[in-house]
Amino acid sequence: MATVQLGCEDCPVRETAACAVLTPEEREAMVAAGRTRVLKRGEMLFAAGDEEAACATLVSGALKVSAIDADGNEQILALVHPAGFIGELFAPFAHHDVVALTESRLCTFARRDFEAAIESYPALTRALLRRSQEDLLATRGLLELTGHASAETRLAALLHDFSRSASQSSCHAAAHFELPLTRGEIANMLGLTIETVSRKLGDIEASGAIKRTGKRGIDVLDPALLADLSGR
Amino acid sequence: MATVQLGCEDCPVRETAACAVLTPEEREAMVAAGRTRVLKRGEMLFAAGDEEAACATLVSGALKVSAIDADGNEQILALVHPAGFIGELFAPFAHHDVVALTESRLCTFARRDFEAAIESYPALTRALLRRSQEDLLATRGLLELTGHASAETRLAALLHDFSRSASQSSCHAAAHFELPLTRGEIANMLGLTIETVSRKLGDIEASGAIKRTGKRGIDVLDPALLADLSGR
DNA sequence: CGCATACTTGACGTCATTCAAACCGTGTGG
DNA sequence: CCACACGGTTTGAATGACGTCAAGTATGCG
Repeated sequence: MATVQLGCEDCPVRETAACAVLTPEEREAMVAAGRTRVLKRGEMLFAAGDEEAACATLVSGALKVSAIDADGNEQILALVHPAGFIGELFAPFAHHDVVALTESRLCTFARRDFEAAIESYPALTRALLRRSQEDLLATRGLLELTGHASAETRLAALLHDFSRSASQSSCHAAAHFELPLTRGEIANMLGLTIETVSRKLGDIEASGAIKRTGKRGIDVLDPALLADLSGR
Repeated sequence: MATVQLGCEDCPVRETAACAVLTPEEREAMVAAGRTRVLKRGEMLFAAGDEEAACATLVSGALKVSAIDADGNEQILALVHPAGFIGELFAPFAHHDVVALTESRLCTFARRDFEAAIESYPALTRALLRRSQEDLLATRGLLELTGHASAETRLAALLHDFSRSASQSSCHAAAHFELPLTRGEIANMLGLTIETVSRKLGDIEASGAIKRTGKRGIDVLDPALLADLSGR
């Protein structure tokens, strides 16, 4: 487990993460309590049931939040992108697993320290509330998707989302991106099987909306068609 | 639209809602800004897209949060129980519809007033953050359920949830309760059809776990079996 | 090179949806 | 009071989408 002192000066999410609302002095105090940590793909930040689950801001990379159901199947509940916050603040233990999808750099804090910060810095609490509401919306979006939509629609919507979040400009979508998820992870996220994902991906490619390049690469050939397949 | 002055003295959720953390003076200030409002079954608090969506604490009754997808199908994303908070705090407009499932009493605030309160009362912000995290967990629970589980499992889990939340003691489940949802609403919530809900409800009854009394009443005959059907 | 992991493809079975019809409790008007 | 309409619900039969099982094909790593 690699941990080093924080260095905020050249932090890529310095302006967008929750800590951006802190004054320089407040930030200084947080630095004293926190550590950066780097996770390799597949490494776990914490597991469901952990009592000492850390709190963290994701600096770079990507994480998944997932649950394991009674028969041992994983279900991905959320993805965490840079500047995202992870941590179950008021629960006595973590409810879900958090695992790195790609090599990821995090800014971690012991939960006690973070809870103390929330007591001290109202602006930080407000920033977290805002983030929490956004997480709620994102989760509800996924729920909407997996609720009624067909396998093809779910998959198209996921691709559509990825193409938007791949171009950080947020205003417009990226024409090419790499899937951060394996087929199995996509299936777990959308409530499908690996085979269905593979087949429907083939169908979407056959429709002309995308082209697969290598195992993980996706070229978006016809963004409008892709949006259409995803139910607008 | 019935609106009257607030009266906190005899409020049933006085101790459990977010405003419980306020000092008497702070509470006084909130009272000046808020109004109570009563919604009949089917009445809408606000609709997706509304710019002046109110913020509110539910005092009694029950609400649903739902989205309408491209083909006009409703999808229920969350239920709100007494002491629950409703309101999209940082978004410029509401993302979802909020509708009363039963006659409901709410304590409403203009969003501007509520945002001002959040700036002024850090304890209120922390209480909302806590509630927001709980909402997030509940939504993820629903996502987990609708992700992989069979129709029967989803339905059993929903019944199991209702029987627990019907007895406010929270420690143990109620033996009898009334479904606050129609078959159609259950179907929309679980990503099923009315017919499937009806059939599987019959199957669960045939298994001996429950007994239906009237259209909406449910007697839980064998809680352990019900828990078992719901995948523990 | 050989094995492991991820992915693709095909044949078949199953479960939930779809379409259709009947049922029931309630309220309305003749 | 009864006939009727209406919303919510139940039930049945047929279809189809997705899952399961089972091979087979890359791609990468020791």
